[in-house]
Parts: sequence; C-alpha cells; structure tokens
Amino acid sequence: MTSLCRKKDPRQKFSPTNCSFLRSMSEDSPTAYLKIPRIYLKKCREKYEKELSKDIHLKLPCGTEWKVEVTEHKGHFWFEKGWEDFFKFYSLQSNGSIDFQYEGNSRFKVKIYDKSKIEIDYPIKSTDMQENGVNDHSPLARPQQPQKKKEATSSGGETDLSANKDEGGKSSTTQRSRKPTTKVPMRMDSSATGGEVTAFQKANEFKSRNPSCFLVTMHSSYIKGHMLWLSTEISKNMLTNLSKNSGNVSLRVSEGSTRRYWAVEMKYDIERARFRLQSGWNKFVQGNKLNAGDVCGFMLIDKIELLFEVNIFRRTEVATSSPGIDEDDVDDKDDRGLHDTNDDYAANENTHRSFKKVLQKSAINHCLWLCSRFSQKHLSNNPSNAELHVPGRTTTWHVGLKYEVGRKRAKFQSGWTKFVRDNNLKIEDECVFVLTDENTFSFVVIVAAKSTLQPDIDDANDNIKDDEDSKNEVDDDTSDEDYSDDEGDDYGVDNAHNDEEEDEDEDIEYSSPQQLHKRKRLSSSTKSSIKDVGASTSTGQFLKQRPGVPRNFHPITVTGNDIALQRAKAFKDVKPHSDVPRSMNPMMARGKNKALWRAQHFHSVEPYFVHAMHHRDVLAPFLELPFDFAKKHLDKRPSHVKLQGSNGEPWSVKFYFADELAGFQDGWIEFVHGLNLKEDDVCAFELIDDTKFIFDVHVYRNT
DNA sequence: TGCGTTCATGCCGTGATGCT
DNA sequence: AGCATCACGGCATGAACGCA
Repeated sequence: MTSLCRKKDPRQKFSPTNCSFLRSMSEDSPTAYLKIPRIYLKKCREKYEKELSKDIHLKLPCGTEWKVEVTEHKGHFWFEKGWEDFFKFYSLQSNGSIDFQYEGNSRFKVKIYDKSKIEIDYPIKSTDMQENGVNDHSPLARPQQPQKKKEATSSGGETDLSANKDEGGKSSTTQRSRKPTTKVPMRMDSSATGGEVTAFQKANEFKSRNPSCFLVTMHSSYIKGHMLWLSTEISKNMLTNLSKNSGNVSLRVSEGSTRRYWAVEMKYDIERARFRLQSGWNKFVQGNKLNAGDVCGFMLIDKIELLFEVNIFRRTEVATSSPGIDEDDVDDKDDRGLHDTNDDYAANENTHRSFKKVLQKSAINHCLWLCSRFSQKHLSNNPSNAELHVPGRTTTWHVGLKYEVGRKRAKFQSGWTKFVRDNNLKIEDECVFVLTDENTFSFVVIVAAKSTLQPDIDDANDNIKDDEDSKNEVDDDTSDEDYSDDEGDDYGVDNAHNDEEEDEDEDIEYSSPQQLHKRKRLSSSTKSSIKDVGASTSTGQFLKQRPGVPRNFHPITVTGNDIALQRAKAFKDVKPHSDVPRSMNPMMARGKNKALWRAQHFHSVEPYFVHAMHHRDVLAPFLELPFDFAKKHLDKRPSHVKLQGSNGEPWSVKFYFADELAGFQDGWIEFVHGLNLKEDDVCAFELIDDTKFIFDVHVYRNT
C-alpha cells in the first residue's frame, strides 16, 4: 500500500542523510545469511564513496556490537559469517524487522523491532557466555558494555541461543544465596500417577538439589488456558524476592548447548495475593510441548531482570522429546506411517487436466484465481468445494471453490490460505493442479519453489544455470543495478527470498519515475512470460526445490524429501542383484503386482533402478527418482535425459536435481502417454549411456 | 484476463473478572 | 485454587471493484 503510493508518487524526493534499509523477518527467514539490497549498497557507495569492507559491524542501541562477515557473489552482498549468531540471539525469526542505518566505515546502526513494530528490549549476552567463550567459533564481538536489560523480550517469542551449558553452577550459587521459596504444591502429590510420579520424583530430586526453586505441576487448565496461577505461598515468597511485582519475566529453558528464552508477562493479583503468568505463557507451553502432568521447576536466576531457569520434567517418556520439534512435522510423520498414501487420490486415471499457477502476493494472502480456460472447461457447473492433496502428505485440504459466472473464472477461497500456510507456500512458488476427480473436484497439487537461494555458492551457480536454461527471457536484464533485486537475476540466487524481495521492492525508493516505469515494464514482462498451462502437460520448469532453505522450512519439501530419503534408504539397503527390485517405492507394497514380479528378474551390468508406477507417477508431470541413484549416476546434473522405450524411440525429458531430490519433469508425462504407462506398471530405467544420459526403459505391464 | 486492493463481517485468541 | 464466562481486539475471510 505504502509502496504503491510511493511508486506512483511523482513528487521530488528528499534523500535522508543516512542510508537505511529495513528488512522484515519471518519465521522461515533463512538464519544463515541476509542479502543486502544492491540499490542500497549503491546509495551507500554514492554517499560514502567507499566499498564495504569484508567485516562489518552491527551496532545496537544497547551498545553491543557484532562483527559480521560480508561475502560477495556476482555483485550481490550477503551478511554471512556471524549473521546466524546475531539472528538467533535476537530471535529475528519472530516476524520482526531490522532497521540498518549505515554510518560509514562499514558500520551499521541496527534497530530491531518486534512484529508489532515496537523496538525490542535488547537481550544482553550474559557474562558467563562471554567468559566461557560462547560463540568463539564466530566472529562475534563482545558486547562493549553490559547493560541492565532483560534477557529476552521479543514479543513473547522464543529465542534460540547456542551457549555452553555451564550456567548450572553459577545459577545454583545464585540460588543458594537466597532463601528457599516454597513447598511443593499439595496437588502434585495427590494427582501424581504413573509417569507423573516419575516426573514428580525427578522434579523433587531436582528441588532437593536446588532448594530455592519452586515446582509447578502442569494441569490441563495451565495447558489449555492462557495463564499460570502461582500458589499463594509461592507468590508470597516471590513477592519478597522480586524487585517488582509485575512486568515481563524471562523463562529460560536449557537443553544441551541450546538455550531458549520466552518472555512472559507476570502480574500480581493483589486481591488474591497471587502471581499469574499470562501473556506469553501460552507460547511457552506450546514451545516446550508441555502436557498435563509435566512438572516445571522454576529457578529464579536474576531477581532484578526477572529471569527464571525452567527445568521441565516430563510426565511420560514420549513427552520428553526435545522441545522445539515442530508439531506439524511430528503429525506428518505419524500420518505417513499410519496411512497408505494411495488413499489420497481419487481413482480416475484417464483424467489428466492440469493447470499451473505461479503464486502471487494475492494468492498468498487471499485467494487463488484458477486458470480461466480450465475453469470454463471443468468448473462451469459451479462446484462450491474442492479437495487439495499434496503428494506425500495424507492431509486433505478442503477449500471453497467460487465460480464467477460473469467472468467465467473460479477461485479457491475459504481454506485456501490454510493450505498456503500449511504448506508454507511463498510468492513465486509454483503449483501444478491436477484434477483427479471431477465429481469431488479433487486436485493433486504439486508444489515447488521457483528456484532457490543458496548459501552454497557452487550450488547457486548450478541453479543459476538451470534457471537460465528455461527462463532466458526473465534473466536478460541483470545489468541494470537500479532494479536488479527483482525477478531478474535473482531467480537463480535469491528466490527463497522472493517474498522478501517483494518486500524489498516495496522498500526501494525510486529516484525517478523513469526508473519506476522501467522496473514495472520488466516486472510485467516477467509475469507475462509465465503462463498458465491449462489442460496441457507442458508445465514448464516447475519442480525445483529450495536447496538453500532448511528443509524444515518447507513442509512439502520435508515430505517429499522424506519420501525420497525413504526410497533412497530402501534402495541402498537392498543388495545388488537381489530378488527385490531396487526401487523400494513404498507404494509398491500393495500386492497384486504381477509386473513387479516380472521386473524382479531384470538385471543389468549398467546402472539401473526399478520403479513401480504409482497413480501420481502416471498422472503428474514429474517422476521422483531414487536420490542415491541420481546422486551417483546423474551427478553431472544434465539438463535433459533421454528415455528410450522398447521401440527405441527416444523421449527427451527434463531432469532436475536439487537438494536431496531429483527427478524427471518436462516431457515425463508425454513419455507416460507415449508408452501408455499405467498405474502398477513397473519400469526398469537402465542407464546405458552415462555421458549422453540415455536410459533404456524396460516396461513390465501389470496386465 | 490476471492480479491487487479495499472493506464489511465473523471468528477466535487473549486477558480480565466472576463464580464455585 | 480452579474453572467459567465475557469483552475486546486482531485477524482471516469473502465479496466487490479497480487497474493494467
């Protein structure tokens, strides 16, 4: 909105004295690096007539200074070495923003804002951290002056902080100097059963070693509710110990070398003479996966800073799994383990109606307009709901399907944003929607990031090359620095940031209307180069994962990767020339597979893999390969491979190779149709020429 | 035709307070 | 001491419309 106004604003601009840029962070912002906008660097250069040195200093309002290394690649500059420590220390993944103000001499003044755009209280690295050489591996500078600030207060979010686990002694010492605070609440005894006894016993043992701590058993109301009431006795002791009776307290949970902090609001209810922990408590519960019956030992570390070390004693062994594991991940795995992914698909093999969408901002935030040709052809009877399935995930997303009769177009609306969230879709991600059942309007959605940001420069190069192969029209204007941070050359380098780049675009101030128009032209031409593919199999390049982004940032990637790993693992476990097909596609274990039986006898001295066609393999325009095979035999990453059927007719198929994921894409579905492959057919892919990447494909029909 | 924006509406999370 | 209820604010959603 503001950016829109800015773009259209023809008025003269006042250029501020200092060069600043604002970077928004999201939960999936990469932790390891941060790109500096080129246009910003240009401004700095103009103003200070100096290049950035390799080491830059980030100076915080609290006086702390961090040293971060800047790396350059193809004219792009990145905060890299040391950035991750900075990122984690200030919990920047919690949807905050950072304001960088260049002071010259490679020094930046940095201000950090939380998600509500309020400047945070800056956590101070504790003395012991410094003394013990925490982060010695990084070019982190010591805080220049200790400040009396809270350890963490970033809007209730947690902070991951790598630190040596050595504070126990110090903490204990601190504790011992204080008088014991409380007894164990009675309820704990009475309600303790089973695993809770264990938790309680452990907690009690802990308390006997740390008499100043107080224990609280988690009741369902603490878990489900949004606050924790402390007993009057605890409260009474707290009241005498604490410097104030309300404010933000920091709860710290240490695990191994990791420390996590939560900011929780604590209030004293005078009427009830009790403290309660409220705002932020919920996040603490969720972040630590607390369950009813778990016991928390609160140890007051600093009565001025209101810092508590919290030791969690799990009621059950299951619950003792380390905090911080994403619930979704766990669920996902469980689901996969319990269900046959086959159930995800409606059986209508003959239908292959697909369209591709490149997700734009509105699609991420609001709704997704379907390809109109597709809508007219398949949705004109005005369905109200659709089902979305993602390969490898058992969840079905039900989305509202609204057909606008007047404009003959349809959109996914209610539930769509949930799908976006659940699958962590980003701007510029591409989705191929394959309509598998016209009765229920079931779609299989194949999702892929357009391309990737890569911390590994070599990989980046590869991807740049890959992208260039298919998107020359997009990449043709990389020389213009003024807007080089947009869809142009960043396709290859920075697309994990596309959403961020979007933001970055918003933040760029155009010095002239011409510049703006030029940029807009490029933008629109870029967009026009990405067409919907209705009812067609030529899906363009779409299956590109995000190698540079941690896998857990992308649920779909994780899932796909899990399957790939599963297959690859099984592939690896099978002895060569055994009777078991080398492709251990989990979907193969469904019986009734005559083809499989016949394929077992396939053997070759050439590298090969055997793959049973799953429903999606003959429906979706891609085939995922056993990654180990691809890694071993296709590590030169050819852009295309040739598949030869029994009649010797070659089919050129685009090959993709990304982070732990490899497969065939463009041309694959044509090959499927050409050979009339059906579900449960089995193919042996024999690599007969590893220089020209030619496969002989031996097909074993199931019928 | 595709995409973006605005706005009204309803839902839900959160915090405060009351009741048992 | 624990639980229930209510009010409020923020956010998601859906519809309509504008722009290119």
